Amino acid sequence: MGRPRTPLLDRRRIGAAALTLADEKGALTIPALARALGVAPSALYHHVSGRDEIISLMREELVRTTGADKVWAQPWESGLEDWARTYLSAFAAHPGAVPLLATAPLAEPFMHAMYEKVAALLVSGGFTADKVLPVITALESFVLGSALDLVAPSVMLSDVSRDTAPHLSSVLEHTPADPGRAARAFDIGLRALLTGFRDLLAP
Amino acid sequence: MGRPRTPLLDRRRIGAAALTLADEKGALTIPALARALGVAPSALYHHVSGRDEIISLMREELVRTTGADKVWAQPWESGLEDWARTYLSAFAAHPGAVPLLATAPLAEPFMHAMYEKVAALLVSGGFTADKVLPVITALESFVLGSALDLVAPSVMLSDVSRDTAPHLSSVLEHTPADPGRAARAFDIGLRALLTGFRDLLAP
DNA sequence: CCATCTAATTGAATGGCGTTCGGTTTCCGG
DNA sequence: CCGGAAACCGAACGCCATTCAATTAGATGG
Repeated sequence: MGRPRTPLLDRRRIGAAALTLADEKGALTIPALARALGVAPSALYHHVSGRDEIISLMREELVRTTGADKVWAQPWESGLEDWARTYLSAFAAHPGAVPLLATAPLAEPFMHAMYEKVAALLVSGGFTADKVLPVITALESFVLGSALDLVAPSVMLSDVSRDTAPHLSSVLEHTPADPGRAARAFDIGLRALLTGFRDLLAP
Repeated sequence: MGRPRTPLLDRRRIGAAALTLADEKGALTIPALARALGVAPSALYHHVSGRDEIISLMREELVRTTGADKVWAQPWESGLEDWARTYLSAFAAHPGAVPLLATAPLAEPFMHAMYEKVAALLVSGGFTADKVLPVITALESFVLGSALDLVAPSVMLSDVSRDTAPHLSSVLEHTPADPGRAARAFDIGLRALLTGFRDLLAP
């Protein structure tokens, strides 16, 4: 018992293990997380204030493992598209954790760093100061909503009645099944947003 | 004890009470919901399979109380904008419940009915069948993400360091404070999406 | 119109979860 | 070498979601 010769935990390991666990099991419980870390549940509270902070660590970990090495030296359109796609991919890589992460705030330094880069990209692209943050926020909201859609239980499209919903069922026949469905919606929405943003530049 | 002369519960009342409760307290617990309904917790399980189904009922209630009387007989652009704004308003009217609702699936008949109407609007607007569902999904994802952003804890924008994030802090001075911040982002994003969607029509 | 079946509710019980706290061992600064 | 802080464990607490037997009231139908 007692203190181990070498520490078993730190915030980094906790976040990583929590992300993996939530991804695999689709849920995050302290006992399960402690078990995965080979530790008693109470040990976690020496590194973290509670469950909510663990979820923030998960999101930190998500940001850390993807998108660290991004290319910002490119035209704003491709840079913004790149950012959005990387962002979504990060969520898509951990489907089971998305519901947890969607409602949790990202810790300060990470968000500031990311926002700063995107803001610089847009400013240098010619956007006026009053439009930069709205554009970023709108795009981020779209990414987050798309991530949720991506992991949502595939709507039972099969049992759409042709009688009560003729247009919908007709339209469904021209839409790919579920893995590609959300991705196609993301593509179309992203392109639409980017062309719409471009119009904000023309005075 | 025993069966009451007149039923105290039904799915409708449960959903409405749960929505109100989650909205006010920001959380939904079965004991609290039962208390609000003047009933023992176990009574709920005769009308509902569990907590998740209650959350679905909340979303049903949300859809029911707003957007039932919508005007679909208008050009697709204004109709779509109307739909998106109404949709967001519904979420915004129950801020405390949004995190709960964001990850819960909407029960079948309601979603089909809504999708059918939007699909009809787009088809009559000239969209080809393969683009209708992606457009709907993209817009819905944006609305949902914006709803989450709307209720997210207002990022402590004040403590953005001018040294580490010059562009971001400069941009922040030209952005309204928090109530309007999310709304402005929604406006710009919505307009951008509609503009982009219009381009899908051109041959 | 009575017997029976089903519907609606209660209260007690169960198991799990998040969190706290006191105890124990180990590291580290003086 | 000694004292305090750090890192862990085990037990305990309160809350929550869910289940089940028991209880009473309506509904059915012969």
